[in-house]
Amino acid sequence: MEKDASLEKPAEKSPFPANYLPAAVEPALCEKWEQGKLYHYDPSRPRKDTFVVDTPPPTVSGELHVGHVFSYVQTDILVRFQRMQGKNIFYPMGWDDNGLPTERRVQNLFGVRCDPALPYTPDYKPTGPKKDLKDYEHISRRNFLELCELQTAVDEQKYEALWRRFGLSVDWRQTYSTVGAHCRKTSQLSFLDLFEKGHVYSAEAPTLWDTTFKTAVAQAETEDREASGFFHDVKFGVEGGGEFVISTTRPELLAACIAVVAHPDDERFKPLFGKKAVTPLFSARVPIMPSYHANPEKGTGIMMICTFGDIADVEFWRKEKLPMRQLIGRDGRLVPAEFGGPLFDSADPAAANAVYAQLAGLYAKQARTRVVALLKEAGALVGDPKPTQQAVKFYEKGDMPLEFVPARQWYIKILGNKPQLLEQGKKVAWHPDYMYKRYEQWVEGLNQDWCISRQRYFGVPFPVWYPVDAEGNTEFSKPILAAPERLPLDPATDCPPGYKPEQRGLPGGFIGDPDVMDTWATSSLTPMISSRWADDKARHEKLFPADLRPQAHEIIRTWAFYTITKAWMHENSVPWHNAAISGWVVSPDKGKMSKSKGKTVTPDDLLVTYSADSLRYWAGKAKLGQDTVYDESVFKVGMRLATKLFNASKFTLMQMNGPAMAGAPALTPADITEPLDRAWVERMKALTEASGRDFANYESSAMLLYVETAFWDFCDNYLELVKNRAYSGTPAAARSACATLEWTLGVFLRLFAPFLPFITEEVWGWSYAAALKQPSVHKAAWPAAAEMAAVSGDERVLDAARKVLVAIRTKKAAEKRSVKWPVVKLNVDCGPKGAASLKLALEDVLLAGCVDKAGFSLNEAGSDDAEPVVAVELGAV
RNA sequence: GCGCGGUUAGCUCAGCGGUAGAGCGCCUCUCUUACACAGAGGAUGCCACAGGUUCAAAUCCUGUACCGCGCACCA
Repeated sequence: MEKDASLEKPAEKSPFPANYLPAAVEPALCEKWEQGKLYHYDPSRPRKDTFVVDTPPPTVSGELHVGHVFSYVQTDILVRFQRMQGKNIFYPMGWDDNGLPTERRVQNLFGVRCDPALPYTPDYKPTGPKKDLKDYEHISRRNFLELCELQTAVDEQKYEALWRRFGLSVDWRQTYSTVGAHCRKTSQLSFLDLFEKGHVYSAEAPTLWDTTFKTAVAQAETEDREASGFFHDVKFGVEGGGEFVISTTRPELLAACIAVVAHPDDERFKPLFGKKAVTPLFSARVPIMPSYHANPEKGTGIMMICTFGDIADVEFWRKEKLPMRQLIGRDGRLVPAEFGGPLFDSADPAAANAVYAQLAGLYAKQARTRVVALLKEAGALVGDPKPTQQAVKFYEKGDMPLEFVPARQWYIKILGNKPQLLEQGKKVAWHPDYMYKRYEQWVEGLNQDWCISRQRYFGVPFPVWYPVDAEGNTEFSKPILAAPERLPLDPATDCPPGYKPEQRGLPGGFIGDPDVMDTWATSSLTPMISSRWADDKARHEKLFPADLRPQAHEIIRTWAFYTITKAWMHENSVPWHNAAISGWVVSPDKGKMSKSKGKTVTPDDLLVTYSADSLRYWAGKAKLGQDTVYDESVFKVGMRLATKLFNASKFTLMQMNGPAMAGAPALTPADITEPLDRAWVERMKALTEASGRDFANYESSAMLLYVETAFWDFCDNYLELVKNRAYSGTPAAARSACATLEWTLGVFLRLFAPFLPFITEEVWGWSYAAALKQPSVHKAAWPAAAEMAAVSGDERVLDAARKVLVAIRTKKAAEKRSVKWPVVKLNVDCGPKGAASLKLALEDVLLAGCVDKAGFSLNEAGSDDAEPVVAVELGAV
């Protein structure tokens, strides 16, 4: 509709901005906070006044997404509350630039491959991406590492800028990078300490192995994936006569069969125990043994044990001390094998070798097809393969099923320490508390020690060398450990004590441990990295254990578990007192948010469309631990709340500057005399008490909800009721309203500050900063009822007033009249108590409702148990 | 198979012994000393199902179903 120019209000002489423009205001406030050193940790204050956060270091590989914003904001909200409790905040930020993601990124970006055997090239300049794999430049580990550091530094700046823009109140002086010297030193020192304490050992053993990345992986990095496979019924012979059928999904492992087992009580197979089975195709004679592992109900009830199909095979092999016929090589192909030799038994070596010749060199999957064909030819396959769905173990970042491959690896002892680790987990307060169950279940289900060595290049090397004996064999049993004061070092370029560099790799010389550590071996130390356990004991004593570990639930089994483990092993302590577990952001169809689902909105895009406050509002609304739907309509609600805060604050402050208050002295609680104002104060006092309690209990999302409701009630009802009186009432009545408004607005700004740090800070700066000599709302004290100890009231006054006001509005809406339309008659039927309450606020009610005083009547003969009845008559047109 | 969450308005969720709630969306209306990026008002529910405890159950207990997740099994 066209506006009638003659109805335009005269321009208000307002000291406040006309419109709220978050895109301009928010970045300016970021700058102000940085200049004011608002979030700096103060090392001079005692531990008991300090709140220490063990921030999750985000993986630096590409882009932050909206899920990051969600969980990091949730942490920041908790931190901001603690800051307003007067705590000295230690809130660091780490960068996880270690491990495979960075390695792959740098390879592609610069067209390089790492070859640890090469010497370091000073002043090396990369030449850029390559089309062909064969064009990739091969460079030394140190050069490769330098490229990684170069690239991650660029990414880290981008991340930091975005985090600042979202208002994370991190102390940006407290940063670390997991590939930096300090973290390498800490990781290596951790290794030495655990070695000394006997928690670490190396062993040549079957290891979970990813054939694509050609590295060992830990149990925690594996995941099950559904795959379709086939049961193949394979006929086995029995030495001395007889046969039976085994159902297997991995016939390619037939050549690696070392035993056949059935349940000890299974009558069908009892007579066979002690005899030898003869495998088809290879004629290997293997023992038939009883094992509780075999399930009579499954397959044919009798199964083969191979080296190695799964963890059960490994355990059985280990327990029975059976021979190892390792078939799968590190690249996932079948290795050469000689039947009739010491390892690969066969009653007919020539035939076995002829068969195996067709298999050697094939990938496991190809070998499977080939074996099945050969079995069929040999008449050893019973019936057709039967399709089945099975769960197959994968490395979480890999595309090929994991195999068990024997290799020398470093392990941290977990299995023997389960009871202690469960106990440590119980000492942590988990939020929500049921998340402890996940920890418990994971620890109970562990079946391997923690394998910490990886056959990769980019990562923290082990500070270990081995002597090479006169024959040129590496003596793994005699590791030479580095001295702590030399850390960090790289055994590939540094030299062990007592040796000369030119002795490297020679008989009588030495060789560096070729492996790097699992990235979690470093990540598990984050609270000790930021406390500087490795080089500043005093600081460490002060900052460890931390107060809060925020993290997502899917890494309870890795990050949380490993951190608890290391804190216990190193310091006999929990790493932190509280673990706040955030949920995931899920797409509207309830799947996990991912790029493949077409949700490629970046946080930067969202900042343009909405604002930091509005996204923070969305994150703040979600309960800890609970997955949350990505829903832009919630951003809009957050946006609206920020705008409302802006406008309501502006209006409130304008009312307080009306003619009634001109030149009046500063307001105090003693000014609050009107019953309606006191009723409102009463309500706000209850609100502040509840909010502090709920926030401390990690229930901030619930608190945001009711604070928001109260704020809307403030705008729609209380403010509407008192605005006239505040602006132009009698001096005492105006002072009462203004004092209430001033305190109330200050309370709301503080209650919202952790969630909406920008708009609250902006408004705070208009009047409170100077009046209270507290430049930032984020350093202001959390509101408390004690601030209004001198004021008490009866909330029924507020309720009575609100009810009448709502009835008047309802009538006007029904009659399609504007809110300002005059009311000529108003009658209220209620009980004596209701009447008494209403009378105390009557002036305000009549004024706010535009009611003709002469037309008002009150019938107080009714019952106080019944709802009051309000009859409204509007003026004629 | 075991465990943990969940199932409430069209959607997203809060409530967790005392008259079913919010926001979004929808409908109607309204420029009012801030806010039309707004406000006022309205419609909308066998609180998954079945039993039990209780004066009283969405809420507590016991089962069942379904959804999500974790763990284990995976010949």
